[in-house]
Amino acid sequence: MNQARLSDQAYAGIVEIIKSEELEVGARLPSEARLAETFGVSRAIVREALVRLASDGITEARRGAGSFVKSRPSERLAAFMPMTELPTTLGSYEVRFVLEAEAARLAATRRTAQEMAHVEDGMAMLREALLSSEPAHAEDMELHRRIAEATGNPAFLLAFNALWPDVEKIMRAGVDISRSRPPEVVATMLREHEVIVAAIRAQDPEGAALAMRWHLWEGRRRLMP
Amino acid sequence: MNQARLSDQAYAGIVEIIKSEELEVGARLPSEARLAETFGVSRAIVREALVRLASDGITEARRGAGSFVKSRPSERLAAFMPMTELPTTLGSYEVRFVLEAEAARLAATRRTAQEMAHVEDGMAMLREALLSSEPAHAEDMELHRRIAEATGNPAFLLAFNALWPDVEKIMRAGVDISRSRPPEVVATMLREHEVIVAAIRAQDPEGAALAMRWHLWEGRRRLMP
DNA sequence: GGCTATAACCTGTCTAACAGATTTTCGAGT
DNA sequence: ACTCGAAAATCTGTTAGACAGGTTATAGCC
Repeated sequence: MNQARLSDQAYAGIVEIIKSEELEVGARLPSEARLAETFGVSRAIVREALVRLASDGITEARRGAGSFVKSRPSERLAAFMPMTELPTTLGSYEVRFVLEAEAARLAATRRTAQEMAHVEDGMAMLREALLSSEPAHAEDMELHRRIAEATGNPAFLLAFNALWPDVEKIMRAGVDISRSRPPEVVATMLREHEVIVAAIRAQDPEGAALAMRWHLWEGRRRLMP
Repeated sequence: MNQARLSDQAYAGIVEIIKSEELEVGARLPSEARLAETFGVSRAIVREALVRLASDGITEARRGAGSFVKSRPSERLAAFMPMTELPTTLGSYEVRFVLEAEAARLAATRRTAQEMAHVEDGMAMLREALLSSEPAHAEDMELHRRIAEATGNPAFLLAFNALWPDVEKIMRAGVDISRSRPPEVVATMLREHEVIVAAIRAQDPEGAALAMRWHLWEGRRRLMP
C-alpha cells in the first residue's frame, strides 16, 4: 500500500485552515515557516502542498509577500474529482456526472418560470417521500427528469431515459445492501437536492453544475464507500 | 510583473521531455536528480514541478521507484465554447458536446490496444467513404460509436444509441439542403476526425476531448452557419 | 500628520544529508 | 543452465540550515 505522503496531509491541513478560520478570498495564509511548524513538517513539504493548492486554483503565491486565498476550497474541490478513478461497474454514474451537470447548468440559464415551478414541485415531492423514510427512488428520478426538462432541450431527456433503468437498478441494489438509512444520510441527500434546486432558482449556472456533480459524487460514495 | 519561477520552467521542461522523447503512458521519467542536473536547478525545484504535473494528472510518483507518465500532456488551449448559444433545434448536438467529449477523454485514458485497432478500422472506413464522395453518415456514426466503446463503459453506448436517430435525421436534413459538398469541406471533416483518433492513439485525454468538442462545434456550424 | 529609511518578515532557491522503498545485480546452490 | 535470495545500487520522501532578493511594517524625523 502506498503510504500517505506528508505533503498530502499538509494539503488537507491547509484546506482545513482556510475553511475553519473562514479565510476570505484575498486573505493571507500563515507563512510557510509557520505552517511547517504547525504541521510538524519541513518547509519543503509545505511548499509542495502550496504548489498543488495553487495548481488547483485555491491559493496564489506572491513572491516575498505570502500565499493568498484565491477561491474557497469548499466551492472548488468538487470540480476536481477525478472521474478516471470511477469503477466502471458504476458506469452510468460516470455518464450522469457529465450529462446531468450540463443539464443543471443549462437549466439554470434557460429555465422558464413554469419549468421552475415544475422543478420546485418535484423537490417538494422528494422531500415528503424522504422524510417519511420511504425508498423515494421514483421521486428522486422524477426531480432529475424535471431538471433535464428545464433545459428546454428534449435531447437531454432522450439520453436520461436510456440511462435510468440502469441507475434505478444500482440504487435499488444499494438500498438492499444497507437496508436502513440513518436519518443524517437522509438529511444529507435532501440538502444536496435543495442546493441544486436553489442554484437553478437563482439562475447560477456554475453553482448548479457544481452542486449536481457534488450530489452525484456523494451518491456514488454512498453506494460504494 | 511576477518574474517567472524556476519551477515553472522545470514544469515546461519536463512536459517537453515527455513530448519530444515520445514517452509512452507508463514510461518512467528520468530521476529527480537527473532532471535537476538537466535543467540546472535543485532537486527541490524539480519536486515542486513534479507535484504540479501529478496534480494535473500527467505524471504519477511511486515512492522509491520513480515518476511515471500517466497521460500525455496536450497543448492547454482550453478553448471554451459557450454551449449556451446553441439553438435548441440542434439540441442533440448540445448533448453530444458534453457526452462525446467525455467519451473521447476516457477513451484516451483507458483504451486497450484492441479497442484502438477497432477505432482505427472505423477511421479507415470513414476515410474511404468520404473520399469517394458518398454521404458517409453511417461510417461517421460507426466511428463515434467505436470511440464510445473504447471507454470500456457501456453506459456511454446506451446514451449514444438514444441520441443517434436524432443526429442522423439532422445530418440527412443538412445534406439535403446543401446537396453538394465542396472538397475542402470533406477534407476538413476528415482532418477533424483524424485529430480525434490521433489524440486517443497518443493517450492524450485533454487533447481528445478538445478535438471532439472542436469537431462537434464545427459540425454544428456546417449544418447551421 | 505625512514621509522616508530601515528593520522584520517572507518567498524562492540551494546544498547536503539520511531513511526507507524498489529495482538491479550477482553469486550460491541445485 | 536455471532458480532463488541477498546484497548493492537507485530512487523518492523528507529534514535542516542557509542566503538572496522582494514586500510589508515600524520607527523616527520633519
